[in-house]
Amino acid sequence: MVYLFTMKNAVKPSLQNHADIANFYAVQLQLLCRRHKHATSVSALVRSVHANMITSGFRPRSHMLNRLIDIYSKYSSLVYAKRLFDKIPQPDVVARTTMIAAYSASGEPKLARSVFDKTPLSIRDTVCYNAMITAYSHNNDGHAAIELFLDMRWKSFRPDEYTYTSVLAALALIADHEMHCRQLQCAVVKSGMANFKCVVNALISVYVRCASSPLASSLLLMDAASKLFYEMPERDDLSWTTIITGYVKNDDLDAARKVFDGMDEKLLVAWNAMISGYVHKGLFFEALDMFRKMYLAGMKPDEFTCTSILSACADAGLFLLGKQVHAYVRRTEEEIHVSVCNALITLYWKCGRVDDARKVFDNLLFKDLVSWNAVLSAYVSAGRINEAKLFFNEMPEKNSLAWTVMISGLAQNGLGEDALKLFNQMRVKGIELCDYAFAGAITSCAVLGALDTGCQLHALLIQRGYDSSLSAGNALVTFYGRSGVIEAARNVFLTMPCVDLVSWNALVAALGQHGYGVEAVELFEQMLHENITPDRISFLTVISACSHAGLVEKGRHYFNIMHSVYKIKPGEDHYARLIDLLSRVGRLLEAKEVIQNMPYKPGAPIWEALLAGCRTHKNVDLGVEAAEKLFELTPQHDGTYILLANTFAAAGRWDEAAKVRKLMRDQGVKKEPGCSWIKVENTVHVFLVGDTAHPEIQVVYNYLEELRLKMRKMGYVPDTQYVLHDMETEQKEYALSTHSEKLAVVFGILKLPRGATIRVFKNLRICGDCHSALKFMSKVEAREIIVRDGNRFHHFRDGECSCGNYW
DNA sequence: ATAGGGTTAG
Repeated sequence: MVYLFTMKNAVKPSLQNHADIANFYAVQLQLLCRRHKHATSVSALVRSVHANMITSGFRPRSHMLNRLIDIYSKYSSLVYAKRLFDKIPQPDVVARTTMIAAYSASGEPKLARSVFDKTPLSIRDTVCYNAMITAYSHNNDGHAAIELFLDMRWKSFRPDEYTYTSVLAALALIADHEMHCRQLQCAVVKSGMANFKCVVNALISVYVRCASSPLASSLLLMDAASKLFYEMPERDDLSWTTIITGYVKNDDLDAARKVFDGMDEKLLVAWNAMISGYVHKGLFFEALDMFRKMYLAGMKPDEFTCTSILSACADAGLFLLGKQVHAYVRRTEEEIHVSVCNALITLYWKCGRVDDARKVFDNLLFKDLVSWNAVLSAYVSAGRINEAKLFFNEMPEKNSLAWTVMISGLAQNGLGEDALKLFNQMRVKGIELCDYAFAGAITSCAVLGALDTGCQLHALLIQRGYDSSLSAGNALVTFYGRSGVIEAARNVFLTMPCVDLVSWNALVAALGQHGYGVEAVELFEQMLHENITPDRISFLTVISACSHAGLVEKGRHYFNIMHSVYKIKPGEDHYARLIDLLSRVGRLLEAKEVIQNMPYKPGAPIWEALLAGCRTHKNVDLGVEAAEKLFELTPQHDGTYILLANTFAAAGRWDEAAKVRKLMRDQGVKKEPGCSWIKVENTVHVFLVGDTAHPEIQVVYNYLEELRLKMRKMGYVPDTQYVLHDMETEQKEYALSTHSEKLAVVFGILKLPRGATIRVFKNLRICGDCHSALKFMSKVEAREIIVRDGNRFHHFRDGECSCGNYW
């Protein structure tokens, strides 16, 4: 508005001829673009300047029109650019070329091409061809760019250095082999274009791009690129930044640093590239050191610097420093750039201040997609899933990233079914399914125990060519692991082109959870042997694998080396695993001793592990002590009651067991002796857990009868047979998948001995929505059946039936 | 040419 005002005053007497007025407007526009960084505000201001031209009777000629088209397209007002262009009665080649560039900048190569095609051959020139070739290469269509280049040659237009530059940019998209680069270099030299800096720069970036292709040798190609760079007679800013960012992108920060240190006048872009390189590699303190050096060198940090530094603060948990940067930006900039605000949002939520993050968002005048996605992630990561859902629905536009965040957020918060529904919607709506979206959907299947759906997703993943994706691969390893299909998990792991710590941890967990303790330990050792540094999760995983397999000494060893060798301070969760390890084999007093000497105040998981051990090993006294602690520590007492009752029962002290049960009933806890069932074809497998020898087991039989009647009433299973699996607690424990078919199959094969305990893990879909505490079958209150028929689900719960369809 | 939003392991 300020501009309009000054203009009204200024336009009047002194400016009379067209050229002066045009010049005045040109200056205004130029100023405007320089002053404002927000696309939306620029476009609004340009529109007002433009309106002012028209109302004041000024008729812009072709040069000004082109300038306006150009500005509109650069500041996301393609519609205005097009409207202007359409009003020109017979646009000349310059106007057309501007419009081609406008469409190109807006990501519309097809529209650009239609303008190009309507341009008669007689008026076409090299610049026009260049614009169209650039349109293709900027929009990632290397092949089309090259085709047009050939067409241009065929029609005898003379390519210039800019043509070569954009063709090389197009080739950079395609080249994935060293030979491509060498051949291109020859072609460039032959054409005599090797004297142009811009062409050589483009050639260097072909090498750089090619170096990051998995098929090529990065080291070799970066060497060639740097040779080209150093052999240039003189280098411009772009040459320096291309080579430095090339090294940064190819993860060779030392080499990048060497080139950087050799710069006499260090460019802001180069500083930024180095800083962002360090941040991406997780070397936050190096990044901050660079930032300090840059500051001391008198450089003024721009929005790129600030976003990188804020992102470093967010990931390194340096909240105070981040706040200082915030204060600095607020002090020095009149208008904080949207990307800086986005980084701020992330800083706030990663430091646990979701509401402050939201405040930054609410204060943002011009929000972009990234801003919305950042807040969405904030809600999701804080587990505030309802707010996330609302926010997701409020979003003015969503890209595939927003969908992905929402899908994995739902999956992580136990809403696997909703997550899959969302993934399906994504497919139906034709939104691009990236590998992260697949990872989220596969995780949902892991949570649900939906083996079939997961397998279908795996097939789809291969079909889409995402099977080399790290995140999707990791999700698959976990999914197959949780579903108990160990071989598949292993196969995915082995065929992944590259694996990381997450992959190793996932496979170790898969083995450990399903009773392959020895194999899990072997795999862990292999991982150490390959010089992969384990983290706290690796130790949690391997110690629990040892615990399930009864490898007590191994488990203790890992607990010890975690701190002595790997400098990881054992957390309370690690202690809980250690207690579990000891209690499971009956070394209860040792466990007690660890509890007494540990540096934490023992929490519920610790006492729970001890109590479970007491139950198995019939140690009533210690069990009572643990139960008392649990009553103090937890609001929900049902699990503790059951464990305690079973501890008494295991020791044959039925009366006391009955007393606990009575107490439990009196307090309104509805838990009968454990009974869960799974229907497979015409057989219902009923698992009885707990003190099945106790006279109270009659309750279970009564319940069964009730169930039989209920099912018959629904007309669902007239010819069902019941198989009772009696599972009195004993020492042996089998880790099983929760996937119903799988569970039954394993059951059949293993022929579980009388007295085996079934342990069911996290993904308890078969048991239904029985809250989150479904860790042990003895705690499970299953009142639900899922019958799967192809892709359809019939879901019976408390006498009600619902159907689901995933695909 | 540089920046900001994502995923997977217990």
